[in-house]
Amino acid sequence: MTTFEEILNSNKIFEDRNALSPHFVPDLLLYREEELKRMMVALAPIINGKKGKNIFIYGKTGSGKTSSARLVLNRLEPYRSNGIYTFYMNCRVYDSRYKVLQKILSEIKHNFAKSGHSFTLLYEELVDWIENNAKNSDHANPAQNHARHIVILLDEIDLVGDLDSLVYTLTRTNDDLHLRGTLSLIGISNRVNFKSKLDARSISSLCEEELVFQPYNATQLSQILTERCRIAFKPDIVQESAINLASAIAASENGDARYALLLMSRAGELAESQNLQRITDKEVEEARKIADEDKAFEIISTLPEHQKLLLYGLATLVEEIHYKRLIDEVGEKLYSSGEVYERYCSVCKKWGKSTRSSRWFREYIADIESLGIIQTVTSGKGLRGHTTLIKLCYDPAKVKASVEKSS
DNA sequence: CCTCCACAGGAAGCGCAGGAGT
DNA sequence: ACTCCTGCGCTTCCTGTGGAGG
Repeated sequence: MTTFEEILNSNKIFEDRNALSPHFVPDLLLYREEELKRMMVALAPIINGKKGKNIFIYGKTGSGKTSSARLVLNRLEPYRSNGIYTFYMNCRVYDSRYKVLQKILSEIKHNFAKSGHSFTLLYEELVDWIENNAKNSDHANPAQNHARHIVILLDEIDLVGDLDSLVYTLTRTNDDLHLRGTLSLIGISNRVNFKSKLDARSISSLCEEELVFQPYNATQLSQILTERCRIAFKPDIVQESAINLASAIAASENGDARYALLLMSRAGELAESQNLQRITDKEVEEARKIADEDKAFEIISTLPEHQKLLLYGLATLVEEIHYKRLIDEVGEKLYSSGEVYERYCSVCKKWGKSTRSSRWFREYIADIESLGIIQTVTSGKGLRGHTTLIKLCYDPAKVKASVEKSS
């Protein structure tokens, strides 16, 4: 009989898989000391009961924004006795000012009702709690009557719908508090155009301290990976060259550390499932393929209907073995846009959908190409006329499956 | 060389949805 | 509640392009 202990002990690869998760916050963040320091300087005043600066962080995915900010919050934890409380909000989940306040209140008051309160009430509750006005005049313990200082980290802040009112409300809170307690904000976004969504007042209040996180380069990534892999894997599992390869790949993908970690994690899973002793370049390459395909299918599933139909048609064409009229230099099958359009139309017919015109079909081709799912070349010699030759970049069976699954 | 093929891709316009103005 | 406007997805029409075939 198999026991859970046996399963857990049979794991020869991972020591602590969690260290590769994007949510993992290490005690030490490499190459972000400067940024950490600036954030800590901005927030340090609250330890003495003064108002800290609001911070806005901008940077591409996987540049350490969230990890750095969370680490700063962790470093504030020991000051709980000074009345300092921190809150982490993922705005993908808490995407309105109501939800944000609601979440904070449900964290500080355990029996707080999930809904049914007006926004004003939530706001007053929060102000009350920060001021910590002793309602039962509990003078026996004056230490319990200190005003509180809270820091709210708003991750992916650009996803908040009523962003202006959220920022306005939260920054205004400090005025309503009359220096009995403070509220500081840290906003994180990876969109360049984020600021244009805000009005000028909100920008100036949110961006009292502004940080831009530069992407990591390959050398930095490999240091970071080495460190994380030391925690995540059992000793002598990961080859150094594998780490370097993952770093180089991630560096070319905008220096995305999250992607580098994902590669190592997938490589580890591969090694585990194949009972390997070591993780080598081969596993990383393999992991990259899997990650790429996952990504492609994620993109496909969110595509508009007719672009899916187009891809489905192209996939059925590629699957036909006998039709090998055109082949590119690596032996991949190419199809002219006319052929693909014809197939697309017959797929539409079969599925009972109306067809789009060929003009619009060409726009679809351009769209899908920009997403990297297909590649096109202009026809040269060997073919009459002037056309675009289309190549599917992924396994046709998998493309078909992901179209079917998502429709 | 001319013509035809098989498209590429610009321009104009159409119907509709959703937001602003009244 | 209503018009007006604008943007979007799309069709229709049209001119342009480069090689193939006669």
